[in-house]
Amino acid sequence: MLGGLFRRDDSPVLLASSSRSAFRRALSSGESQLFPDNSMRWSQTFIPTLKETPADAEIISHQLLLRAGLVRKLTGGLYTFLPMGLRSLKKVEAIVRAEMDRAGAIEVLMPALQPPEIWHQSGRYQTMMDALYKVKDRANKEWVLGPTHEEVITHLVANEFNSYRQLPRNFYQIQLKFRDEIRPRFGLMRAKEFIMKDAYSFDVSDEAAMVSYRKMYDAYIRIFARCGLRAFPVEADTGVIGGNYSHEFMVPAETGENDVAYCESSGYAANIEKAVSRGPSVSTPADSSGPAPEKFPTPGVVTIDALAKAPFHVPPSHQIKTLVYMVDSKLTVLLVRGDDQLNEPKLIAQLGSIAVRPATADEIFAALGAHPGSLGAVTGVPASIPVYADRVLQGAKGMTTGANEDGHHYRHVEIERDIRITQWLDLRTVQAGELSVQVGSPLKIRRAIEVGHVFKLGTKYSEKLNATFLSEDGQRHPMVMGCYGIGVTRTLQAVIEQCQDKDGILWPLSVAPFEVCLSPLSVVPTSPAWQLAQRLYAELEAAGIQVLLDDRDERPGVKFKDSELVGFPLRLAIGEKSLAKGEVELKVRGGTLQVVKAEEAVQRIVDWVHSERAKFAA
RNA sequence: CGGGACGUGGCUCAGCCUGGUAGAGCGCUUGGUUUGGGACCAAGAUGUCGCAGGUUCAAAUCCUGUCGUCCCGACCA
Repeated sequence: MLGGLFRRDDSPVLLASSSRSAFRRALSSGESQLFPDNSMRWSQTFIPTLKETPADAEIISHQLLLRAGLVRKLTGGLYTFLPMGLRSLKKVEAIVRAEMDRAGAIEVLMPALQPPEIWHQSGRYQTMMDALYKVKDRANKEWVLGPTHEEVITHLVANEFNSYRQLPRNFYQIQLKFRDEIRPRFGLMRAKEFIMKDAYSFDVSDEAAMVSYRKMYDAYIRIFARCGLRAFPVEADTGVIGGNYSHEFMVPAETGENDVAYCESSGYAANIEKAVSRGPSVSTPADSSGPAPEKFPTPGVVTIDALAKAPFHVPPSHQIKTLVYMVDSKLTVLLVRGDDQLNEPKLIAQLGSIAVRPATADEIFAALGAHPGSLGAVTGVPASIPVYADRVLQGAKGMTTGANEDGHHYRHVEIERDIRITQWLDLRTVQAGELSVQVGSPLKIRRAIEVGHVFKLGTKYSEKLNATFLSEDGQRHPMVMGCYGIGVTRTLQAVIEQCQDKDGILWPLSVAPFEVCLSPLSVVPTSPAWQLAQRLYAELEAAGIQVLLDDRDERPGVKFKDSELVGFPLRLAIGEKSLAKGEVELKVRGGTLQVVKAEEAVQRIVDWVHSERAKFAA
């Protein structure tokens, strides 16, 4: 081994110099046999803690990632993992891997660089276009950087599996994914490049696919629990990935990017993009107020709120909000109640559309002859334009809406009498306080971070990419698929977001970079504290405890602050004063100080670590 | 893509309004004193003031453009 030739000599360190810095240099060059892995000594690894909060970090977990020296930013949405961050990341990965294996999934590794052809084949070259990174090779051929791997795995399975006898199968991988995010933010939360675990199941039938789905669902519950994370499954929209059944795993946090509606009595919980209720808290008027719509002047009134105020006094619940959208390039009129919000994901899901956006003021005027703020569907909507209305408006009478003429509205509108409705749909976003469908308790809404997502995909990809099998009767069928993702890097940050206090991170033992931080308050080689520290270090190592020795020649305050900032679950401090009494100090991060006899320290630590490990065990 | 804010040493920021050639704290280096909760004293090093144009005798400062970062939005007519 070449390495042996260059191994540093372990000869005694000369301490001739009285200079402090010379002493430090001398210290760091010794003791290499005790520390075969340099990462076990603070001075020999790399933990660049920051006293001050970096200016471009907004949320607490992002700040702590930087302050605790876990990651450094290369540029927006791209980060380098430093030793402590990497150790935690690997632990999260290990938990994910163990639970996937246990659930019967098979690990593979797929290419990050992919041919665009398979994306055209699945149809997602179009639907995911904006999120796809594309690169060209020297021959000017285009490639894409994989934002996910349904296409690749389905291609593999299509080629390798042909019989019902070979199914079910579930393949998973843990690797980098690339997405051209509109706006990367919050550190690892929404990055251009991130580590994801994704699993893909292939079954012979819907029922069999549900079994696979359930296995993953259960595995996810265990994974997040083992990471020390409180995460909850909620019903979810499937989005561009397709499919018809899906749950997201959410970590409640104000800094999350999702809203979850939930009912504490029934346990119902759903992403706001999907959530339903028994309807608005304020009912819709259903009594006729006039024989026909009546136009009245409303100069300058272009908002629901303005119409609700003097001199009109029309409550928002008595108004029809008219929205105009381009749905797959087709101009479309959408009606919701004045106090409701259109739910775009619901619209997309129900119409099966791909690209949806609000129409521009120019497009609207060209088609309807009026500007936003005066729009309505009573008159002036050409028959070629579909009008979709929210079901809450069914039977509504005595409503007020725009007259499709700037500066005018209609009152006494009976929606079913006066408006041509193409189709009734669920278009509204539920609001807090509305009653849940199941038991009629009020829904609450809170922010959350999405850390995992399980989908039942059906045969969308297997049909397009020819992943078929021969059944017992010799018939060819498309495989029924499911896909299951976990944002590994995001999960890591979610742990920090959930487990921290004013002093820093409070790692759950299962994902902490080290289980124990051993802090001798003197590192002078001849000092009792240092000598004891070396002995205890060796004993803890021998006992299989992951321990980091803070061998820096720093003042106690610095060591304490740093160990709390980085967040090691347990700290063993050895100071000259207590050691004179034969004692050392144990402190669980976030807990109270315990003074114990030096001889008992190792056993106490081993016991504590073992009991803590048991909490997060499989 | 729209709106806003910001780019000054490794980090946090001041200086800009009112142009005159760059500062503080932290960190870093050296020496000394300290040594149980982010020490103190002294002496140092470190900045093309994001970049490119322009105005001016003179630009960190004013103007234009550009790049980058962060925040909000990208349904609420």
